[in-house]
Amino acid sequence: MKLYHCPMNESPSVAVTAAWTRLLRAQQAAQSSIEAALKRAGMPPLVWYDVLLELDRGPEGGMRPFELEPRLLLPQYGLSRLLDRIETAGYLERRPCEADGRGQIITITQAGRELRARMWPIYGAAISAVIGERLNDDEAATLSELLAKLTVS
Amino acid sequence: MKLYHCPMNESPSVAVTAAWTRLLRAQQAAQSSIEAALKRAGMPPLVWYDVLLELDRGPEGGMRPFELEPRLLLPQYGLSRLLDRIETAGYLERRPCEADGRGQIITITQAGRELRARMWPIYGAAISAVIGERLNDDEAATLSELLAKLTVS
DNA sequence: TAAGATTGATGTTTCAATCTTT
DNA sequence: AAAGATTGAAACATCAATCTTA
Repeated sequence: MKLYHCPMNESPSVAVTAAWTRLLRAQQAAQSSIEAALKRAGMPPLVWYDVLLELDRGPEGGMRPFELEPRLLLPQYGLSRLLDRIETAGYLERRPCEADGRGQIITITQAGRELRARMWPIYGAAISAVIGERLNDDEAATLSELLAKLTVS
Repeated sequence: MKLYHCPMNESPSVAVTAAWTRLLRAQQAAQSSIEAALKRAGMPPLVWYDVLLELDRGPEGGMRPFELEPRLLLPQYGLSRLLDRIETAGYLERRPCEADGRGQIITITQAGRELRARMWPIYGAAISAVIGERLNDDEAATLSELLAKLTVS
């Protein structure tokens, strides 16, 4: 009797395994270099920038935590505590949601917009140092496309 | 008077910024999916596998923490505490280094080798699901090459 | 019952300081 | 003084349970 294989139990090819290993290491190295640059400049961590960016680019009226969640790839409880810290620092505001009593609305404050503006030069320079100096635009575009394939559902 | 620009303060191109954003998200998504698979199977986290792999592939006589450090991209104190946990679980042994009184030698135990062997099917299947099902070998090789450019000094 | 969000307890990471040996 | 490694305290992340409203 032939045993049909289950793809879930298959070993990855050498090429696929190497891609994963390098993805892991390259991202770790890049992130820690970027975090270090922000810290040296007296700025909060990267994820604060991500939150402020989503809020700043999001709808005028603010966003709900559950909308932020999948964009930032954070679990509910993680986001809840992250928002606590950013709110305490004065960069966002929370208010109850009128349309849904369970929820809340998060909005960025003026100080939050200013922080994001001050973070960008540091963050951007760090991205340049880590990616821009090692890949040209064509290579960066190819990398983007390949990585985009990994992100779909 | 012309101001010559400092590359460190330069903003990255759109392509470079997009590559960074996708690198960050793709790696986060992939890692959390792999960690979840390991956890579902009752296995320890990914980084334990990395440590056991380095020890298993490393020199017969064991390795020093400072040799493990750059390979795993962990800070000294982080590695110290990680080794504590893995040692307590019985998967590695630490003994003083005779040649250098400040140091120690880490070796994998038989239980450690067995754990790594048990982890691989789960880990490999997760890599297949996350990378292998989305990229063919050519694409994976291209991705590897591009990511390799990011890792050099 | 499920969705949105929070929280207490616990585990892990980080910072800064420390210890020992080179 | 510098290298290898560890540690107390504080910050942060995670798990499981909870609370409120839909």
